[in-house]
Amino acid sequence: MAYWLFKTEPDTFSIDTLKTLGTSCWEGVRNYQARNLMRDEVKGGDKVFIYHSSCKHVGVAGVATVSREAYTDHFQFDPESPYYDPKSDPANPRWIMVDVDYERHLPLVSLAAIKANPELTEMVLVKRSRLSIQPVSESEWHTILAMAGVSA
DNA sequence: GCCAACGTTGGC
DNA sequence: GCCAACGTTGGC
Repeated sequence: MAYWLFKTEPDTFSIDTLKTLGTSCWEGVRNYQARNLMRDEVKGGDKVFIYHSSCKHVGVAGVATVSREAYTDHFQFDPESPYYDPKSDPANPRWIMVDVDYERHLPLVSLAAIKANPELTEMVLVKRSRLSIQPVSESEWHTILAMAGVSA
């Protein structure tokens, strides 16, 4: 089982939205490196930090579990969708998504606190912040849970 | 295949 | 709203 961090803008989709839905697809990833991680490495049962970006309280806001592995993101073919990609060929879709199940909220672990923690200097979030789907190491995972005050 | 121009991300 | 970092596009 692997650990990940998925970014979302809470004004559009937040940990609260995911709790309400219970399960949701994670659509709209339009970056090749993030897509390749989702397509090749994100597996059912993997654990995911839900990270709130571009908002007042930036940071890790909750935990989800991967419930369905990569499948076609149909929003790429919908001209009404903000994720529409006219260059994607339906016979050979360019973009995929996964499904996640809500697991729990966390007391927010802020980006500032993550940056300030000497145990987390190697986190992708710290070193290369822009990637929207990121691997998280087991020790980083446990460090952040501990910062949230969660034992396991 | 290089690289300049341009677009997007995302913290502050 | 600014702007730095970085990804993508397209001419050559």
